[in-house]
Amino acid sequence: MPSDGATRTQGAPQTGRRSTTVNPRAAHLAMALHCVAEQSGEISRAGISAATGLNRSTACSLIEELIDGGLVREVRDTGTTTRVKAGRPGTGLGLRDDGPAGLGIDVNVDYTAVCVVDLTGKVRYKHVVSEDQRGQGTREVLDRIARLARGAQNAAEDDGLILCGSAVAVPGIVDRRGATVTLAPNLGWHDLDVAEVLPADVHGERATLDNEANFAALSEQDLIRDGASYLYVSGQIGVGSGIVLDGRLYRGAHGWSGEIGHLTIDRDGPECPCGRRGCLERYAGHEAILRAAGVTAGAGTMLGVRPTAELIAGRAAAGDPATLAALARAGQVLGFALAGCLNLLDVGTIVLGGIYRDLAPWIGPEVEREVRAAFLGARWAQPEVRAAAYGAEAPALGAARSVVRDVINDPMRWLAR
Amino acid sequence: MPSDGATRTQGAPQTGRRSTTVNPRAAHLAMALHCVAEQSGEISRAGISAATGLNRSTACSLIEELIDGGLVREVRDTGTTTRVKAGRPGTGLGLRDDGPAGLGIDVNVDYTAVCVVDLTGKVRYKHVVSEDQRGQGTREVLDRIARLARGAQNAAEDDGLILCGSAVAVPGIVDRRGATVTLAPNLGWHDLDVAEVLPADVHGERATLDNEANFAALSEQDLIRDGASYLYVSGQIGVGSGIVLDGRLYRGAHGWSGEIGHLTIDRDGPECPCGRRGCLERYAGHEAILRAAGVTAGAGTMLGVRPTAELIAGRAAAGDPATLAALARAGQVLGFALAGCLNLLDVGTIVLGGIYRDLAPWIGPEVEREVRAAFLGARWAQPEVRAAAYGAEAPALGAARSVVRDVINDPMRWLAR
DNA sequence: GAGCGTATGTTGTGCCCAGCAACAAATAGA
DNA sequence: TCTATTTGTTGCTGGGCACAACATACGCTC
Repeated sequence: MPSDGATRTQGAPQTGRRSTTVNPRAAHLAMALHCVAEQSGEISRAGISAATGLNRSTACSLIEELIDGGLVREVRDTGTTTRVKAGRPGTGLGLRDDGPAGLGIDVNVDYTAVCVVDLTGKVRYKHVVSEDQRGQGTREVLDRIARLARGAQNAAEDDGLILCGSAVAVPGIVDRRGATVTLAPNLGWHDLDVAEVLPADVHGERATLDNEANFAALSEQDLIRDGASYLYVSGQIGVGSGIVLDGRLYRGAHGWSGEIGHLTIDRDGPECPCGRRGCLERYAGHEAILRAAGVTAGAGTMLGVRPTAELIAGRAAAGDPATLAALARAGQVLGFALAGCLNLLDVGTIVLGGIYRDLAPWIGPEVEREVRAAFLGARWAQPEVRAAAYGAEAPALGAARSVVRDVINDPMRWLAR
Repeated sequence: MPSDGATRTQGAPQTGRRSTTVNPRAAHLAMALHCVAEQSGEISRAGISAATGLNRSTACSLIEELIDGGLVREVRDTGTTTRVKAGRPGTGLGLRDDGPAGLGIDVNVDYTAVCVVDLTGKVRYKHVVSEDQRGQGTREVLDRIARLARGAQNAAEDDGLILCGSAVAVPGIVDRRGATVTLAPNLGWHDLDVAEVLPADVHGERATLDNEANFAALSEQDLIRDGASYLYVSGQIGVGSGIVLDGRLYRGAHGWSGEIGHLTIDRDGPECPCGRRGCLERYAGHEAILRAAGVTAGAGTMLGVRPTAELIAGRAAAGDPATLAALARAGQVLGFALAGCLNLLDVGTIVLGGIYRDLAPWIGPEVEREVRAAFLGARWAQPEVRAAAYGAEAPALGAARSVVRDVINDPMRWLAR
């Protein structure tokens, strides 16, 4: 007998049950929850069985676990749907709107926004603080974020929700793991761990970070994973984009994907702060549009991005010739650049976000014309160009949704909390 | 008693065991096979257990199944590795080179190539027929493909291999499912089902189709899935590319991704058959290089792509000033275009394939300079520009490898044959 | 309204398969 | 030769899914 207790000859014991490798139960729970989310309130256990191919008894067991975990509930008052088929009617299943919720935070140059989204994708809390953070210290800004996060948490709890994670959108570059801010020039941040300042009880796990264009892109994606590919173009101070390919956000080898603002339009064009000439931003950035529309540069730089877009949109709606010409020109150049992206990526849809959303009535047709003229596949499939569903709130909303999506895609992590 | 036999109240019976949904056994078999492939001959059952986190008994069971299925074998003569540790030495496991193999076919304008690759990634058979197919009928070309495929199959069987699938690379556009050729202008094909002409006993399943640039891109990828992202640029008659993101080929919403040949370099540049002006192909396509180097256009059009590249490379190696200037110019323009792609996609590596591979000594440095000057992330990470490992054989090789990769990624499909 | 057909939700059973522990086997070192 | 150590193998256990049978709840018909 070498020592007391059992002789350990098998190496380190596995933690729990096959959590390190493949977990079919987790996958099945996710499948069932997806079905419920897709047709919330209109699907029964038997329907899930049919949709997933799992046995009815298995579907029943999965649903029981999801109900016990507070993610799903039976909805009995489905009086709206008239029964036509014979047989025992199924009990409708729907997502709970008093379960886990995601916290999204958008830190920008002149405002900070937070929002809370529940399982069904509904926005349950929203708060925006407009304040120029350029003159302030990093500590000060981080403290404000933490304060806003706590406020959102309190509001969510009062509403019966449980925050299960948080995500922060920043105007800058984030490392590939989504852990630290590599560089956010307009905030004066570099190599900053934003997640650590968020109160620990808000998230349980560390907050996820990403570029605001990436999170804004996710705000356009349905909560249920579909495999669509699209390019979300975000007009802000610069021009950025978020790339969603086959339903997944593509962040790039270093997390720097989507930098289209400095695509060269004309090698002999105007100089750009990046050191080169004729970059897209110099034609279709908000400042370029302002200047072309005849708004004085001095006023433009003091205005935030949002009011600028509204101002331009107002002038365009009033029929101001200079503004209309400026927007047409910006749309042409933007469309020219996007056509190249489209030939490379072959995404089916281009979504105009940021200031381009408000300006879409004037920019959109120009973009569409350019894109259709230059897209090589245009003979067989017309790419769609459309305005984003959300404006300034898109990054915060997308961030919050990404948290919720994580729960829907892997409910077992929530159940095992 | 309603009828004879058991009353079916559970809907359609499941086929086998959870094959329709999540199959952990299949995933574990793939994990084990991946481990064997990564360190063929140098890993034991215990090593697989350690690498995967699965229990040693489970690893043992998985390996037994893989050995019985003819994918893995024990290698006993590992006399090279000197044992240093105490304890019973493990029996080495390696991929069998007499098991399943993949057939790759490359149909091009002036040649057709087939190759057979075994599980270890080794090329076991290769055959190229040079013949200009432009004047020939579709039926004629398809018959030649079928004949070449049968020849490859016979050779493979004589070599102890079992073809388990085939893939066909075509110079054109393929539908998203990889089932039919939408358009291959140089072959005069459209909406053609190439797979159906291949003898049924060659593949068991239908052959997979894809663009030659896509398959060529896959020839650069290691057989073991790593998550690398790179852009494979293929210089042929036109300029195409294959995009590999996070280890997966991205084919686009319609399967048309990677069309960089018509990115606009100069809106006032020379006319292009595509109807626009100043496309990349007009500067860096093989014909443009020929013309700039002073080779007469008449001779150039009659030459195949491959001899052209060798001719140019020969002149460059001999120090011909016109040729060197032409290549430098082509490299600059190509690098300029690729820098834009890099800012959009943030792939870590650019691979120069097709004719660019042979011309890489002269084009590569120019491309690298342009890319580093224009890539926004260049301050933090230098993108790598390198020549492809394979030249003309890349598409056929990549196609064959894709078949083998499918087996390695899902060995259960092979085992259940 | 009773009976029948039909679809749903639930429960017990068997089986696959991964983890666990013990054991036989094979080596290095004392 | 003996011991320590690592490997490969073999019963055993338990989770979880398919399967089948049953209870339940409706529409439809007479």
